[in-house]
Amino acid sequence: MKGDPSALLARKLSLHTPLSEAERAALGQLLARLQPLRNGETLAAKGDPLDIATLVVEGMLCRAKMLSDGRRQILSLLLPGDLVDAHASLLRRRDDSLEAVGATVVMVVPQSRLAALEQTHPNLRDAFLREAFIETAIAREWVLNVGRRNAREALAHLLCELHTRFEAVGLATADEFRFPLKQQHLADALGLSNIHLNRVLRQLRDERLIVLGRRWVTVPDRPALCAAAHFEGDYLHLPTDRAA
Amino acid sequence: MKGDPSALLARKLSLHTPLSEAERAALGQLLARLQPLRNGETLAAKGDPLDIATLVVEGMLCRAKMLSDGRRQILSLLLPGDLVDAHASLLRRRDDSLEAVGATVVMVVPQSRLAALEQTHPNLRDAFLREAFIETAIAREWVLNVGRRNAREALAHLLCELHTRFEAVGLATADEFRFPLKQQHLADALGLSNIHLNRVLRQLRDERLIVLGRRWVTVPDRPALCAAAHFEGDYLHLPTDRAA
DNA sequence: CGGTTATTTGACCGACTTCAACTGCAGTGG
DNA sequence: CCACTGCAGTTGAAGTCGGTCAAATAACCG
Repeated sequence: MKGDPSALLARKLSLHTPLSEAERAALGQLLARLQPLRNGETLAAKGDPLDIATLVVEGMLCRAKMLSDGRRQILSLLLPGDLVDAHASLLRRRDDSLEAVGATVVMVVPQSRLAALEQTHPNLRDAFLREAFIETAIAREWVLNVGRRNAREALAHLLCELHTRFEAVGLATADEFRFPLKQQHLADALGLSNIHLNRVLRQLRDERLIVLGRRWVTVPDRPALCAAAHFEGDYLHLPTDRAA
Repeated sequence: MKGDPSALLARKLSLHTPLSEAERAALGQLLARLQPLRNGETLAAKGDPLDIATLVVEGMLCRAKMLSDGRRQILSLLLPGDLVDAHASLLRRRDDSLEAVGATVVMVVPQSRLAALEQTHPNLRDAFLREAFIETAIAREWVLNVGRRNAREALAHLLCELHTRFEAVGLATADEFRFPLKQQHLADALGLSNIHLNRVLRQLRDERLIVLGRRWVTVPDRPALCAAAHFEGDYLHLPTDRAA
């Protein structure tokens, strides 16, 4: 899988629609240069033209915005298999930025190549669009997470979301998943200070809801964590209601 | 204009792409029953199928989510000319709800009719998609608004956004716009308690940044309000950089 | 091993929430 | 016309969640 980024994408897309062999082959044609990124490295900045899409191959990306005084908010977390900014060329310039979370590998695809692909495979166009709409649904859930949940609920909810999403692409077991995020990333995703985030994280550990490994999270009692978060996965729009 | 909802939509879309006569005519064919809604009335609820799109004709809609204990978060505010949930049929079921903000009139369009329209007018398909992506960009800005701005900045920012968006569709002058929102709506959009919202609103009034009429807001010094909000309108993706 | 970055902890402070009560206004019915 | 009702808005007092400042420890990396 690591050797074939397009297979990762095909797997993700086929969660929602079965793909024909021709479509899989067409995805294989997307092969572009793999680009490694160091933690925190900026792949695209505010103001950049939206002429590229990005497939996350390994690690994670985040979409972020900053205020003039340095306050930072993470808007999305992108996992391996996510195709970022498909169809975004309908807008002129980026209003946010894309940054690597931990060591990351991406495949950068010109929008024009995606458009050509969609021309011959309308089914893929719908699949890409669907992924974009799901990212939107997640962004809306985050508004709720940041606006109305307290720190403990919000953190638990984010962890449930990541667990479910990692699981959907085969990168998590039922009780464990890789976790390249620093505490600052979590804080910026939840609109909290890193210090308060640290305390809430400790609280969840003390309650045995999570166990933090080096770069892993273990969830010994998943229903309990979901309950703490009041997590319902419907907004992830996974096909089999594995989420819930 | 009030007599012809499709003209409202055409006007909105033509902000970004010029529309041919044929395309305008096709939009005119969309005519569907106008549906009046009372304040707070639910047009669509969580779990509903996503088989309809909605054109806001008069008043406002909001997209909202609730937690089990009643906490509520508004995710989007939809203005006249906004076509809500275009292409949403790529997902199965709604994970949020649509509610009227003040007395509102909408035109409900089956997704199948939109799809047929797009089949013959690909340009319209792109125009609808663009609007959807702009709603996403706004949702992301709201994550920042709720997560990292304090109450005063966030409220001022939301007011600047609404002013700019109303202006773009010809429903605001340079210093005034209609305002059907109750304070509770603002609180739910910003993740604040209605009481604190009231105090912050008073603060902005005391600073002469806004004047509240019965159902209007007047902005005596727009640059000052924008400055208080650190408002940059780039995320609204308006064609002429009227925003900023 | 040394230098940087990430995490942890404590003490204090402030923004925002909660609870409770009061005001004003519009609609409604007598 | 006026009393009654109900909702939106307003204000005060007290409490809490989360932020800020400061400093110590632990993990990472060349």
